[in-house]
Amino acid sequence: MPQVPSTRWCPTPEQLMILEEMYRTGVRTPNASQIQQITSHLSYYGKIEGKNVFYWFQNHKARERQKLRRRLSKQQQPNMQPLQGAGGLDEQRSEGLDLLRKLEIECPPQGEEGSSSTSASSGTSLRCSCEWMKMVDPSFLEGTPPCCGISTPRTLELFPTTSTGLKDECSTSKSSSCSASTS
Amino acid sequence: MPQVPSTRWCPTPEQLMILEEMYRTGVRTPNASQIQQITSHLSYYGKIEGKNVFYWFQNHKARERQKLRRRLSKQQQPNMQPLQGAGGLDEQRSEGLDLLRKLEIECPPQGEEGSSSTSASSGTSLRCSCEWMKMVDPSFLEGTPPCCGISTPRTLELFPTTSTGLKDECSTSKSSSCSASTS
DNA sequence: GCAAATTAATGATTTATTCAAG
DNA sequence: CTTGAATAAATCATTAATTTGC
Repeated sequence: MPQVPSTRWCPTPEQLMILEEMYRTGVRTPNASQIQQITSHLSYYGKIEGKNVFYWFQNHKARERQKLRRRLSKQQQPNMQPLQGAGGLDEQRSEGLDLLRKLEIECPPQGEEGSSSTSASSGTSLRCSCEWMKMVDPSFLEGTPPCCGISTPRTLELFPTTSTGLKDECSTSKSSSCSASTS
Repeated sequence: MPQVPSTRWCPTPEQLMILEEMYRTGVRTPNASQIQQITSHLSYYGKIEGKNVFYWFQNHKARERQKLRRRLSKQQQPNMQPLQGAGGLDEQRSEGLDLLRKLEIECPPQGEEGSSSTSASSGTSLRCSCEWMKMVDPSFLEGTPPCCGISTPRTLELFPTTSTGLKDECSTSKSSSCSASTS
């Protein structure tokens, strides 16, 4: 008797499909509200919590990366053998990583709706998409009714990125000024 | 005028003192309920959120460790110079880590009150102190009134580890059945 | 054909590294 | 330079595939 309800989340095929499609579309590190949305949408297809979505993206990203890394590491030095961890492959690795970095950039962060023409490509990575913590709210994490009246059609067009009211996050209530005074 | 409420938490001396004392006592990775307790207690001395406590322990642990690592790395090879990242110090590093591991074990996890004699030292690390996520609840994270009427005496004896009712967590009510008709 | 035993995938947690405010 | 905050990498642990012997 499966009295033990199993300890971990087990994505349904639909959920997995959607997640993968989202990843392919470019979603990599969804922020709080995004995770919230994703979770509620996916909860239509089965039990799921916010942290599952969060973890999934973390893991998938990491593993895609490492898979890729492996590939081009081998491609570059097919005769390299892993025995004797002499640790001389730093150069290699570095190169690979750099390349990876580039590939990552190829699919830029989520839809920048506004994308004001001032393409400030001057850098300043500015991560700050991190406040998913807020999202991890037991109130809906535990609850998550199996189907929250979502009328998502079968075709599910990957949630139109309509700003649901929450704008850029990155400045919710915490840092009121990311001005970053250089020095 | 400090219109901008400052972007990050700024521990008061008292808070810091308490945290350090707790660390010294052996607290390293407090779980949800512990963090909750700590937070509310510390909130008496100034504004603080659960995540601050969480991060503080993370960082403090990591930095103590790396400080220590540095120390004994230098002690062992005082003539080693950091220039030229030739990457030959893997051995060293590994050793250092191992030693660190040991030191960690020296001050075992928080008071195991019961400590039933069946000291199942047979292993199976069983981490699972992780469900801090539950804890990160906006309801008290954001709120956190500057002083929640706590009558904590000055002496504050580092919160008696009275099990507040929540026992092991680790198996709340998550996934019930991964039936998932395979195909 | 089927279950116990192994192996491969992958969800979940911890640790190390990095970024940037003060 | 210190350190709070955030992310990426490494690791652990459990579930699903699969192999194997019957």
